[in-house]
Amino acid sequence: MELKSDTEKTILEAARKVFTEKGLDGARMQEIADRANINKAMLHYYFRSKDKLFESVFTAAFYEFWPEITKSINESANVEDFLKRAISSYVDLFMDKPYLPIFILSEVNRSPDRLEFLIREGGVNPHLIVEYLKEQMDQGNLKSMNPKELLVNVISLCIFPFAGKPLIERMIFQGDKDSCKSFLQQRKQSIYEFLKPLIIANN
Amino acid sequence: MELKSDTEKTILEAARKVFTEKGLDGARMQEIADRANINKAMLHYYFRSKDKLFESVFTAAFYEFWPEITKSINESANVEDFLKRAISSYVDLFMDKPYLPIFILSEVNRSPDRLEFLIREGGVNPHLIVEYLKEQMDQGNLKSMNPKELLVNVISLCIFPFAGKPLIERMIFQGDKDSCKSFLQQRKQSIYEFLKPLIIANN
DNA sequence: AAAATAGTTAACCATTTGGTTAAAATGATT
DNA sequence: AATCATTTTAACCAAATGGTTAACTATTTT
Repeated sequence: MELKSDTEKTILEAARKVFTEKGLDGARMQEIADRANINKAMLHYYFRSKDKLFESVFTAAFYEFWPEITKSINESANVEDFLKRAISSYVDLFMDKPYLPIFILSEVNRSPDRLEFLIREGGVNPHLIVEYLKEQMDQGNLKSMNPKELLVNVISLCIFPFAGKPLIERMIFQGDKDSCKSFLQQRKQSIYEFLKPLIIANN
Repeated sequence: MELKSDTEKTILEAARKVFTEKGLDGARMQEIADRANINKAMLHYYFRSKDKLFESVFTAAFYEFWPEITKSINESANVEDFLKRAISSYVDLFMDKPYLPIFILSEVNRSPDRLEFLIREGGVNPHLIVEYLKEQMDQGNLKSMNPKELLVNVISLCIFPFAGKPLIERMIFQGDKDSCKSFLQQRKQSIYEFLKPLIIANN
């Protein structure tokens, strides 16, 4: 089992930055090489082509999305706790890696085929969450509704404000970066508060 | 006052398709010309450069976003009605023009500077909505909370599922296009139902 | 230490791309 | 009909881009 060489890691990190900033089409191999302080030929030596390099970056980014929420199920004692954990870990993730949401959204939209493979291969299974939510509704812990709808709503509330940050920052916060940032940070609590009425207390 | 020539409109429509499908960087002037069934030089004759052409397309797309919700305020008798109208007109808009959300999101993210100008120039003013929501809270018609938060939440619920459609369709609906489509259509009602607990009935 | 392998570089290449140009066609004005 | 402006076309161009090559260096293997 070979570990990734230093150069390889340096390339991947530089590529991640450039690809997430400019997208597949906007990224230039030369810029990636420059940011990694290496010769452009090294990119091809390690990754063969721009597409292959992009795929590595994209795959890594994509898999960062899901472990969080799946983990949240297993580690939670009840729905309340689950929601808290799920929301919290997403907000933390996106505060740390703000490029993730829009990068995934954009590139999946541009070439959705890439996704098919990743879903099957990666064992990513949102159905587990849908099942869990349905169970909780049946047990009377959660307001009854279409579980898929609830899942989509939670995800929307978690992801959109980060994906639309440049828009929100300028349109709703008049360009005040700090206000916008603290607003986003506070969503860890406020999304939960917003969803709280759905939880049925039975103690 | 000159009306746009036929050729100009044909170009704009072809450009819109290509730019929304492939983004600014991924779009090719030749492809736009081909789809418009004209010579590539015409693009430059009418729009000077790729950037200028893109700007025309982007600006038009951007301004489609806001009239809806602002109109909703003036035409609504109460908050309940406002929410219904706002949600409904957004869902309708995105069912009709599914490319809008991700196009705006992606391109604003790629070059946020473009936005600054459009906001000032276009008289787009989300603050009106924030004020309206705050008023309604003060009058006891709406559960009290940060009005910006509510606005962001409503927008999230309306836009995200469309922006993330390729993702949602494949991950949550196992690639079943029809199920996903009818799910999205139904959001006109379900988002409202979801938000209903926030409305305080006082009659 | 010699041989072989892996890593790195600069120069190069074919193709693509946005953009230009000069001439031809079309339409309006007198 | 002749002149003038507008619209359209085909051929062309310089720059940029992803990718290759062949030589050079460092590292490992024997």
